[in-house]
Amino acid sequence: MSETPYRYTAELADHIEVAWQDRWEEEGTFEAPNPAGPWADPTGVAALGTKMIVLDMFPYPSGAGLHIGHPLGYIATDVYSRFHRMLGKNVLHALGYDAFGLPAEQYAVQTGQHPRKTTEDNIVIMKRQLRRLGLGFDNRRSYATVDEEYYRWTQWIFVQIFNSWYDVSAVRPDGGLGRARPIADLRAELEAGTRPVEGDRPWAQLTEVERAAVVDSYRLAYTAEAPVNWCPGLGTVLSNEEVTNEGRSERGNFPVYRRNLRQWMMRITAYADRLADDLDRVDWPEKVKTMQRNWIGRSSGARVDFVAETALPTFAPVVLPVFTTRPDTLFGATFFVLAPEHPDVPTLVPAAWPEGTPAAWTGGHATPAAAVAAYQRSASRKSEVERQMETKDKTGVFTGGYVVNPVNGAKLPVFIADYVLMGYGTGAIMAVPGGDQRDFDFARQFELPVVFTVQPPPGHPQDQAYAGEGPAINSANDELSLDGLGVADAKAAMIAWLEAKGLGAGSVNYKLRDWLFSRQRYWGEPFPVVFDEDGVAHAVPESMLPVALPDVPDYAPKTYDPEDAASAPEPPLSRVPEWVEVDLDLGDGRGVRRYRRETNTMPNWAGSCWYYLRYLDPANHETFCDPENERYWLGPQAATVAGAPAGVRDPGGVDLYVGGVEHAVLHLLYARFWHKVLFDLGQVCSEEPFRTYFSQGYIQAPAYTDARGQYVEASEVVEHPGAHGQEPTFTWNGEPVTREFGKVGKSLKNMISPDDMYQSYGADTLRLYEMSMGPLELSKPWDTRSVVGSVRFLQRLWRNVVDETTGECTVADVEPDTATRTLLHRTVAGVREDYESLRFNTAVAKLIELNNALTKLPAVPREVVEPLVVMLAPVAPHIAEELWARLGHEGGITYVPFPVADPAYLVDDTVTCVIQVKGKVRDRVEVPADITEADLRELVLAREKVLALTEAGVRTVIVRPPSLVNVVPM
RNA sequence: GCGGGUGUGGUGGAACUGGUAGACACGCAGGAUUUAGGUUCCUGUGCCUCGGCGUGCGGGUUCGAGUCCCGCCUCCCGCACCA
Repeated sequence: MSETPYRYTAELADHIEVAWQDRWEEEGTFEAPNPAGPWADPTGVAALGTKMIVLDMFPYPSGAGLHIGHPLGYIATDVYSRFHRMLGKNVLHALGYDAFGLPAEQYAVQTGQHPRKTTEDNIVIMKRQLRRLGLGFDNRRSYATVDEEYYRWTQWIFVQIFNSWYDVSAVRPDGGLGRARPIADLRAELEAGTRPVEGDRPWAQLTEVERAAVVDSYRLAYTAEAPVNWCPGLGTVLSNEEVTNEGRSERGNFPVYRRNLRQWMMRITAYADRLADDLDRVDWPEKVKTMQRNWIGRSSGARVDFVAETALPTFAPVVLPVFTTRPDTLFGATFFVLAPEHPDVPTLVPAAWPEGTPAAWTGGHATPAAAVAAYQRSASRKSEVERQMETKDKTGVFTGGYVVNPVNGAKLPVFIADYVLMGYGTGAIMAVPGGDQRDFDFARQFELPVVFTVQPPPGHPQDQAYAGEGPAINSANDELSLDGLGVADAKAAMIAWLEAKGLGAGSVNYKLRDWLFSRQRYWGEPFPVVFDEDGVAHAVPESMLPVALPDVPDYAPKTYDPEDAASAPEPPLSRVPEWVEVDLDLGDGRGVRRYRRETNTMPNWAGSCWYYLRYLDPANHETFCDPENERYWLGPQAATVAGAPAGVRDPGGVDLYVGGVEHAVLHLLYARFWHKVLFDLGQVCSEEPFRTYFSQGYIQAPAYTDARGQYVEASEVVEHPGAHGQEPTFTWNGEPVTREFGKVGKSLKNMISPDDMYQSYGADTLRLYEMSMGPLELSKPWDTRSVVGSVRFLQRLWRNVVDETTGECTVADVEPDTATRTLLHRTVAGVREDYESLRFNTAVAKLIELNNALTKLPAVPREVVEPLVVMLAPVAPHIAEELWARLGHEGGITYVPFPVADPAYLVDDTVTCVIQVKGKVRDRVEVPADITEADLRELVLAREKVLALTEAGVRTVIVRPPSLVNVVPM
């Protein structure tokens, strides 16, 4: 038997922690009352203060288990949530599982088990690991995206989107233009003729199939035959967001090819403006806002129509519109470029080269057709990487055709070149070498004329375009003169002229493309869509949801040689004919008919697009979320976030969302889009899902490489301290190895599991260490050795309350001295502020200081240690609960009010005044806090050290009572 | 190339609106307790020649600069022929 059986050891911590975790679970400590829905508890809501919803990024239940980096964000949100419970708020903090998707399916294929089995097993493991960390989630609100009751509503939301269209002229509640409306409204307008049908035949003359096609072309979820990212190595298509700049899949790093395939698309582009504008109303890191703005890529300018001199006989002239951000430079357009894949290229190509075509323009080919074909072939063979390698060298070839510059009638030669991208703007540009460096480079290559339309400043280099500010030159025709105008005025004048002449219009262009929403995968939500004999898509009626994912004999996708660009996707669901072919009565009056189910599945982003809404009302079987619950938890707040423009309305949304920056574009953009559609349809009253978003840093861990550059098992590496001031060295099996820092995981062989940490130290120590490593937003290196600092603190605190030998509470009911009491109140004030602003590292430092001060006292005063325990509770809840109980309190610490500082103690009676001479600290003196400027000045000037340093006399004295005096000698 | 961030002891990091640089912790050194060990306790610890020097580098503003201004550099992240 040890002499100190009540010592705070790992064993004792384990015992305490598990006991409190059991009690929290039994008592439902973290269950937050809802105002409405199946759990309606208005009394419970009224008993608490304001609401606070805290959100973590939706985790994927990995088969490898957690490492110490995973819980960082969860611990931070748990500390924040627990702090706010102590402020009396109704705090909702829940965690579910994003269990559909590619990684789950790949893991299942690897292990030869059904993905449902592997994901469910993984969830059990992850839940156990998270529970052991003492995370205070409302466990009633947990679910997984693979639950039928959850994806039923994912499908339901899809149906809402499918049954909507974007009316650009509809007025929103905020007065803006454009919102989603039910497709039934559109059909009524088309039938009534108040909305004309595109094309030459009116609605009444169309067949039902044709009418369906018209309506489908408006839907927010639609199928389209479009160039998509086909990834043979994964056997599926991918969204633009899932393809890297190198033209490979983000997952797996397989080559991705552009293929024309019929796929489901989401009309996210309809929301481009709102997605960009509404970033002003949320409190997010500027970096993430910038990333989203760049991805949306809004730029304003003008559309200008160029008429082609076509080679082929046509009835109507071929019009080639371009998008330009610099319509003011139109007079400087000296040539015209199309993307190699531009569909109008063939209409421009004549049988023979025009008279006087320079040899350099022909690419050495005898005819334009041959030159164009050859260039198109070589361009299509080039990968994205190769295209980027040669950004400086412009290539291209003359088509033999011309267009007319609408401002001056000039005949501009038309080239095709791969520096013009089919995917942006119209795939055609007017080339202004005087104002655009890329055009300038091309012009030099092909000896094309350069006209400056903005006066460059003196000394502007001859071999460069000028894109800056300046007066317009060379820009006049009979009706219009821009000469002398600044760039902004010239743009406006040109746009006005183009619009008046019907040659173009001001316009806004976006980089954002519609969202490719279907995957040829098994492990995803089935689309709630069936096709009739005519191939027309119908939404499955609500009463038939969910469309359950059937069991299939083989859930592995058909993958191909990663380089086999000509292969075609084959969805696993298409191998289950008895599921695909169904007889249904859709309730549309057509009776029972034979339908074919959609065999694609949704991407894994679907489930994470609305999961935060389901936390609000997870047991609701009538709707995805009771509107009253949504209004309570997410509704717009009275005050806008800091930095929002004056006069805007608060968008609402979760009060704090913490997560890594890797989802800055994908998930955060998709979820915002769905939320805005639901807002337009009146399903939610908040306009944004995430009002405040905090981007956390990562925990990095040391990894070691041997002489061959191979990673070695980090836990087996021995450190040898360096000589004074020298770097330490490391060996593995006696061989020297090199240390680096990188992400934790199998690939770097530096896995550190939270299980090991709480076995060696306890969960409270792990939580405390992770919170005190540094600012949450920074990436920090893990150092297992440093963890002892955190456990020592908890041990010192424990000893301040509990006798290690007898287990008795040693706290004394004595008056603390003034210094201790002052320190307490300062700590309270500081820790409150730190918790509020997520500065957990400095909060912990302040708690350690207070505890260290108590250690030095002959007896620990209850009046000080009790608030210390309460303040520690958010970070180290188990030890705080235990000490709180040992201090004689019942009922748990979770809802004990957070201490409030007495302002009287925040001001000292006496202050250490710093005495500087010429800005350097030379002396210090204790002075009354309320000392007057004159008294302080007199006191300081009489100090011995000051007199010694100011023998030549005093020039000035700066007095900042009571803390600082600076004497400037002659 | 464009945009954003970062740079402080041997290490992770503190420092509110310009006002005692290095809180807190690791490590290290010395000591204590212990048969021993350390996940124990105490003390010390920015650097160098007691007077100085010190917040990436060079200037500037100020009585006073890690903090403000100008010019560079480093590393990290994002975007990248976006018309």
